[in-house]
Amino acid sequence: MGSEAGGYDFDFLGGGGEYEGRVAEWEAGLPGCDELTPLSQPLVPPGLAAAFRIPPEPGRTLLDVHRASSATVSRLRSSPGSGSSPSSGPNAHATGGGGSFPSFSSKGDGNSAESAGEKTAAKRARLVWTPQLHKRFVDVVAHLGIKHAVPKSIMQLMNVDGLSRENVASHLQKYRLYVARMQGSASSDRPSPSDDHIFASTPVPREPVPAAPMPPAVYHHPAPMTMGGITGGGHSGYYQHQQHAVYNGYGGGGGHSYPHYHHGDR
DNA sequence: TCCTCAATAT
DNA sequence: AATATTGAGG
Repeated sequence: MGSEAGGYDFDFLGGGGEYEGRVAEWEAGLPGCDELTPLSQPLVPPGLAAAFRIPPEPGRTLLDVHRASSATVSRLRSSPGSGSSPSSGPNAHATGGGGSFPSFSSKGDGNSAESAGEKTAAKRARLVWTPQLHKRFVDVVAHLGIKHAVPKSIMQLMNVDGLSRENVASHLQKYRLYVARMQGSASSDRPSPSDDHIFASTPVPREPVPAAPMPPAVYHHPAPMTMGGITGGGHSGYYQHQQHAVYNGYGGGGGHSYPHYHHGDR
């Protein structure tokens, strides 16, 4: 259809392994998670905000931070020289940002498009909304406020590589239905037992003790960046970067999977 | 151009 | 079932 955007800067593939060195260098200088300001929490206490009628405008702040983060990352990965698609706008490189990678399940037999970061109308594998990814989504939506929580903004603030506006729009649509259903005829906060999903009142099952790093999400790429130091500690702030797949967010722990590529099997 | 929603497809 | 896609309407 549209020959528009499709601006997925998956230059990792083109660049090759040259990134690893750079990325490692970059990682070395990054602050730990604990040192980052947890943006998932309001900077102004709710009570205070309410008392002074502070209008909700966290988006600005988050965007600002995101931009800085994005700029840093894009600077680091602007080596392969080519790229430089003029794109359009200051935040155009957000797509190649240093966020986390969403989980996708691919169906190919290990051939064609999926293996490469297709830029030409190639179909993307289905996104898997892991609890971590969903939490990020919910966090962003919560901070944007009902008025500004639109697909584009959410997508930008989530800063997840490869996440499209459509992905977010689709998820948002469903999420809204869930929320509406819940506040609609719910005398008590008691979701249906069947709402055992990410949408459940307890979106991301709190792990009692974060023994293992909590990767936000995964993408099915040849892993241009593999890092291992950042642990998802208790709080999930925004700038987390990809680690390894395994999404095992469920209490009790035990099951951990891989960035599983679903090899078209069912 | 983007957003939202319902219906539909995979 | 979960996610994607489309299409209408704003």
